[in-house]
Amino acid sequence: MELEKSYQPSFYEEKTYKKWEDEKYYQIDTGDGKRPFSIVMPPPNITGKLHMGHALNNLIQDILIRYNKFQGKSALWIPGMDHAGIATHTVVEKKIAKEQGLTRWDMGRDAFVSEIWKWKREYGDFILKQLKKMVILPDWSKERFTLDDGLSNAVYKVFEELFNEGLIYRGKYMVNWCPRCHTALADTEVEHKEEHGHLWYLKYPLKEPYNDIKFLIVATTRPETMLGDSAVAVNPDDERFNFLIGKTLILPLQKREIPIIGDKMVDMEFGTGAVKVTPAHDPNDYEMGKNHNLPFYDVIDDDGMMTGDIPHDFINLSREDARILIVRILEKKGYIEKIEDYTHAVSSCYRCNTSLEPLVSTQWFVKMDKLAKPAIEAIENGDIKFYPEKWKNYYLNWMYNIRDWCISRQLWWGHRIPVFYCDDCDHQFVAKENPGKCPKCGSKHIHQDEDVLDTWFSSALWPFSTMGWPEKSELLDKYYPTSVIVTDRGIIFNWIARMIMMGLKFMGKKPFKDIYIHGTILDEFGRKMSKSLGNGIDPIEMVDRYGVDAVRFSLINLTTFGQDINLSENKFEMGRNFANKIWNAFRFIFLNVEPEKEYEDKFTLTNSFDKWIFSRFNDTLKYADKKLKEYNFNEYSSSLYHFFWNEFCDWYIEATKDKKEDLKIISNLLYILKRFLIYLHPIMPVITEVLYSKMPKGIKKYKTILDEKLPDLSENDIHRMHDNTMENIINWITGIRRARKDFNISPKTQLEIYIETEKDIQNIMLDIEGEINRFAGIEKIEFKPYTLKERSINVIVNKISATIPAEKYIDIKLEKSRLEKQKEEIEKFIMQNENKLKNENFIKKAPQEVVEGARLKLEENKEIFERILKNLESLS
RNA sequence: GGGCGGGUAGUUCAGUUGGUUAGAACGCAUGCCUUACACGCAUGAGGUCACAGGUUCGAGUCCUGUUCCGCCCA
Repeated sequence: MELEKSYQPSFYEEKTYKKWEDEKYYQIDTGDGKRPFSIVMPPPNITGKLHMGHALNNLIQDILIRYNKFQGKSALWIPGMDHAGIATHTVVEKKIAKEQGLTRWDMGRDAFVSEIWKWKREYGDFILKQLKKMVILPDWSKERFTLDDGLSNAVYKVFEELFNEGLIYRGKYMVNWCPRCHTALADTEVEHKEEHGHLWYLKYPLKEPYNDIKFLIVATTRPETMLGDSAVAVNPDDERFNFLIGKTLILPLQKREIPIIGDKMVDMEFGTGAVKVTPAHDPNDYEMGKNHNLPFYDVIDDDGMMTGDIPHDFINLSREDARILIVRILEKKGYIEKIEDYTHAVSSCYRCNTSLEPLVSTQWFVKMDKLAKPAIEAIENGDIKFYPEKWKNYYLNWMYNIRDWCISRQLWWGHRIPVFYCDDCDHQFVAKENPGKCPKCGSKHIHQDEDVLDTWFSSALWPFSTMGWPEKSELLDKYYPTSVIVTDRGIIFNWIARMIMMGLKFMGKKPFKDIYIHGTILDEFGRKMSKSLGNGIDPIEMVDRYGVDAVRFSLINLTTFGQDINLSENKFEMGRNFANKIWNAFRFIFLNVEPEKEYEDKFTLTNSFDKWIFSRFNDTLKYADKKLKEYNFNEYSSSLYHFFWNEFCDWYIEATKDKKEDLKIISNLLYILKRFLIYLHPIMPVITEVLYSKMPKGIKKYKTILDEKLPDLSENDIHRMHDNTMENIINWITGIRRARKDFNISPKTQLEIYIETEKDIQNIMLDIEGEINRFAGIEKIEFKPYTLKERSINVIVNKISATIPAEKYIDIKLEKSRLEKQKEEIEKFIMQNENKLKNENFIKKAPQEVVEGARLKLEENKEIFERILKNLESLS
């Protein structure tokens, strides 16, 4: 059979994926009687492009799914997408502003929402296409969207129950407000950034000077909020100021009288130790305002503009402009003591980056303490496990200090809050649809809450809402709880924590057993990939350039357990080269394979090379198995890589080259190839499927590799002693090649070699004499000491000592220095080990096998040392 | 300010519960188009394991401190 000279991924990828899709190989059969394994896909949102992080995330899940199918499990992977309230709002608002010059309010709620649905259809499809480019195989027949009827039903049900239990409440509190998105945000949706700003020291005059004190100086990073000040606070323990508590100050611009209050919350180290209090526009001041019954002055509105009972000049100025103007006026009037440079944390919207404004507004909240308790226990007692474990504390710390969750958003895209209000009797009630009249007073004047729920509210239900809850379903019975959730650390609070809480609350069972947190993909300098830096690497472009298997292999090979990944484009060459290597190994072997012939699917141990490769193969697969179960994906991939390239291709295939037509050898090669393909398939699905399909009869059992099972390794024994000897022989062959190179002996020159070694080694060497001769370019091996007078080259590796009569090649000086160098190294080693073995403590305290090992090693090296001395002598 | 992660070859990273003479890939050097593969083959060079102490018979690995980088929380 003939294959192309190099692997051309683009020729096979689409075809192969189409085959899987057309035959619906992805679809699970709930009634198959197999053990379940299940994953729900973290739903990508519909705003745009798939990035490298998505690629890695889905790739890991795909590997787990394919691997578990090979283990004979019923492996369900539910895909889907997220409506992403704020994010989608942002992109669609930008789009209509650009294309039509309209805001969402110009457009109106219904028109705007239908505009987003249009976007969803277009970009949802786009993302689907990109996911499919990664050739992942979730069960597409089970695809869900967070705004589907079924999922909306789940959202309603959860809201209703939490509301009835009093765990959802509405109230006026300070929230993080995004003036651009025009909505409240939950604490987890706030980003904190260090920003260089200033600290302004403002003088607030006392109404009546106290002794010599005419002013109190307060430091602030936000002078514009002074218009909303209702007090100045000092720490009651602060002897510089505490005697002023109860006195009155005059706010310079409005001439408003405000009190000086004492509060332990005040940090004496900050600024002057006296702080202005703006209860309506700062979270700390909000608390203080409540505790001291201070008036709340709203001076910044929903749009981030100045408002309220403030001097006329400031009305409708932006926060930024108001600051400039206030500072200018205060400076002019001498109310500014000084201005310092100051670095402080600024909070911004995680979707649009706008600076947030703390505002007091009426919002819906979920009470968290009761929900959090079992979710804390589940992690504490190990019922749910984090991989890597370090995230356990990260999660717990947040959960121990959890605050109530603000779930209302002033948006139009999402699940509308199912609460109705009666305009006549003020009754407030939960209903799925508008009942037409107030259930209490019968009035027809009722209206629904305008707001929608936080997107994460619906995402929190994802593990069971996607399986049909609140209806009963086969899926829930069989596949809930899911086996593992795979995600990035960025959404442990937003998503993981909430899924655990909701799962425990509504299913009475944890949503997943394991949480695997993979690393974040960074650029080659360790920076986050971002649009603004332009340092993103597009996975789709990489797939087009290197092939999907190459991208998958490279990514997974770089994914060390939970560590971040510094990625650059050339990393994908490794995967491409490996794919090509596999391709060519097959190509070579298939030269002697007839597709229609019945080969035996059997490995025959004929000589030592067979024994060695068989043992190495089984060793490798066992190791790979173990590593995958520990979520050590790179160990899985690199052990397969190393085996295939450095052992199978470099030595075994080479060893079989003179027996290419031997049926037993062909069977041996096919035996390893087939099992290797199955093991590699989860990582490199396309090339393995293509090559599997080319396998001859008798070897290939199914139409697709997907129907294969992992081979049973339990009965294959491993010959460790034999392996070690083979490794010594291989190292010795390398030694001969090195000597050849050192003395500039052409690879074509056939050498005559005298060998002294142990009987066991000699037997194995005799067993594979032909191969050794070919590998090392030897004409004849004599197993006896070299006694001729001729000058010789010496190659001593472990217990194999070789002498090559080489009068015509030898350069005495060179051979001398070679031996001297080796002698020095061994001398050093012998010294170290002798000292070690002289040390009584070492003998006493080290484990027996370590001491024994050191002794053996010492003996061996002493022998080598003696031999080198002898050889050096003969040279002089 | 608190917490977490990291500093190992020129570069990107592995390194299992402490135990032989610290590994890989890429890059580099030398020689090869050896009838599977130049996306390849053969051979090699390259490391004070961030720094300073400590525990131990033995430390890249454990402990303490210092320093630099990254992330998260306040």
